[in-house]
Amino acid sequence: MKKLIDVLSEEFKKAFVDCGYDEKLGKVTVSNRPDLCEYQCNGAMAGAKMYKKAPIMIANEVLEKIGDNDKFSKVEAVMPGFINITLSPAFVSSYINEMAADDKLGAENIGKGETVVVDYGGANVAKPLHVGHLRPAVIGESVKRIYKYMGYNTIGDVHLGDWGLQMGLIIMELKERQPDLCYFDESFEGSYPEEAPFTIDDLSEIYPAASAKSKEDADFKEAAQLATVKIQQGYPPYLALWKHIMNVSIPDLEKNYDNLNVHFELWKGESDAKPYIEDMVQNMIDKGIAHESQGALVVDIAEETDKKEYPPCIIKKSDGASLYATTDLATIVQRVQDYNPAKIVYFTDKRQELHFIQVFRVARKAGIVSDATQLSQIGFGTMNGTDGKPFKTRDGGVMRLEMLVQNIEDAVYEKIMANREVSEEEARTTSKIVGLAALKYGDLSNQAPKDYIFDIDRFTSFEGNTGPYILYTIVRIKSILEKYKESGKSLEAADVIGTLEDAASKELMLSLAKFNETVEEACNEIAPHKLCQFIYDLSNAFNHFYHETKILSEEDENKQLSYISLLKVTKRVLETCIDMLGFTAPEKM
RNA sequence: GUGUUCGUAGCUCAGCUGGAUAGAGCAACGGCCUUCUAAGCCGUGGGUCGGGGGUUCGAAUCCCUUCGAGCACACCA
Repeated sequence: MKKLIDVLSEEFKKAFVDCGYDEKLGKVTVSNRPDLCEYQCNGAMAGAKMYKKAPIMIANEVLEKIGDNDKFSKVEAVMPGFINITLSPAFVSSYINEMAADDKLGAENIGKGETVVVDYGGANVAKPLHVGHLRPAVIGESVKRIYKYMGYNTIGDVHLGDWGLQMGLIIMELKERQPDLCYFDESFEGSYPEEAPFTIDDLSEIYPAASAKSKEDADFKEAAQLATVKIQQGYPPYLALWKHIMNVSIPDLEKNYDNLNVHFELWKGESDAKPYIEDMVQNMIDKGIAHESQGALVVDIAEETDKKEYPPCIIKKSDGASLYATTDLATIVQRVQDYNPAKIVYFTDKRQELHFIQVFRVARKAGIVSDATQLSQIGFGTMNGTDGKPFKTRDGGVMRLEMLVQNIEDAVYEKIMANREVSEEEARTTSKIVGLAALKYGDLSNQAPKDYIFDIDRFTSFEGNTGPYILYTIVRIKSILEKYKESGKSLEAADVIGTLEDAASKELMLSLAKFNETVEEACNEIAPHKLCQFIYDLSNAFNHFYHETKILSEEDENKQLSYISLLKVTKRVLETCIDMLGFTAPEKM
């Protein structure tokens, strides 16, 4: 279904062409002066220079051609040459009706079944999820859902950090703490125990300790590096420990991601890239792309147009170990082979930008991906506390994601119990749903690449532009529709919106009409915050309508049917959007 | 040092492929519950869009410069 903005632009483009002007001047945009009009066209001013004519004259000529058109109730030219457009209520209703009749609510299938791999977990095994994992998970999940809605075949990959130095660090730390374990006995010949010699809580303490130690103790670091190489080479006792670490970590990660309503199609990790590494590296050597430098194997990635010098990408360390870039490249090999994706999108910290520039350039240079495959990275800013410094808990530690989710749920629970008369059980269920919405919306409504202030108080306050406000709007609609049904009337019968002349209805419909355009934009720009802005505007329009309009007590039956139909589309649009954002609405709140 | 991102109301942020009077939310203040959920609605105050220059009929938006902040810059991930 055509976007409203395009329908309008077509009318004006035709008129500009009929007057002998360039077609592109007919572009119509949403009005930035809602007090004057709903849409506007500024082409006359842009054309003034081209045709050496006063803009207002051009505007008037175009208006002449537009003439009487039942799409518009008013079109006027004002100084210096703006064309102000007001749509006719009948046309607006018909557009919304057409939208309601479409199962995609008017969104076009821009994905056409092409595959997009979304890489957005970034969790490391052996480390519990902390607040820093929130953004990639939440935004990645949302973007994946937006792609899916727009007709792409989507594959979300958690892409665990399970193959790097942190594994060696953990093993060495474990060796220091429990040297008697059979894994460290070189003469041990039996089979290794099924049970891991540690729990998830142990691991979450071991890793930071080991990481800190490696920064001070060069010998320890070297030992860990050696251990990492050994794992990668398949040294049995270390591999056995590695499996334990995986087995302990993954269920914990799954549980946490589940809690966030974040679900991955693939639970691959860096280790899964291993089978592809050798051939890939050999291929790069054969092609003469990779060469030895200071003992390491590197690929030069500098290009003539570069403004700065890019260091070469290291493929193999001088000790033969693979690194981040190696596994990322091999993962691309695997993804191309298995899915032939049109796009691969990475969600990571923005500090990794250079790394991805390197990886993408090597991937192109080595022919791992064709030019048709689009590679992009969305880098996140740092999450800061209210003091503007990187976020820490009160005691200076890293806050676990679990804890954060729990805090927010509790805050919502308190609020429900204080304001509403519901059972504790119901309040608990609702607070889970509302809390998640608060958390996710708070995150999604900010632009991804900027640093952002993480303020628990703000997340737990539910006024204004927040997830709970959106949910509240949906719940209000549900409540009216429920009451309408209880009065013995059929909801199914309400499926056409008649012409509604009042300002609040029109405002609501104009807001609804921007759905297809907004989703497409959010998809193309990988910008879920645009969807947040849209549903916030839509919710405002609805709440305004709600206060202006008596729905259940409306005596004119046709009018009431139109209202109910309008409510149904609004609810559908809002629910579709929050689904794309990755949360849901309760029945009551 | 080089590169890069950014600087918008007291706070948190939109707006940035140039358009009319720069928008929200929070905080402050004032109204609105015998009427479909007041987690709501309506209103008031608050800004030389970091500074300076330029391009343009027109700049928060594009270019240059300057100040300030974050981040990255070959064997971590």
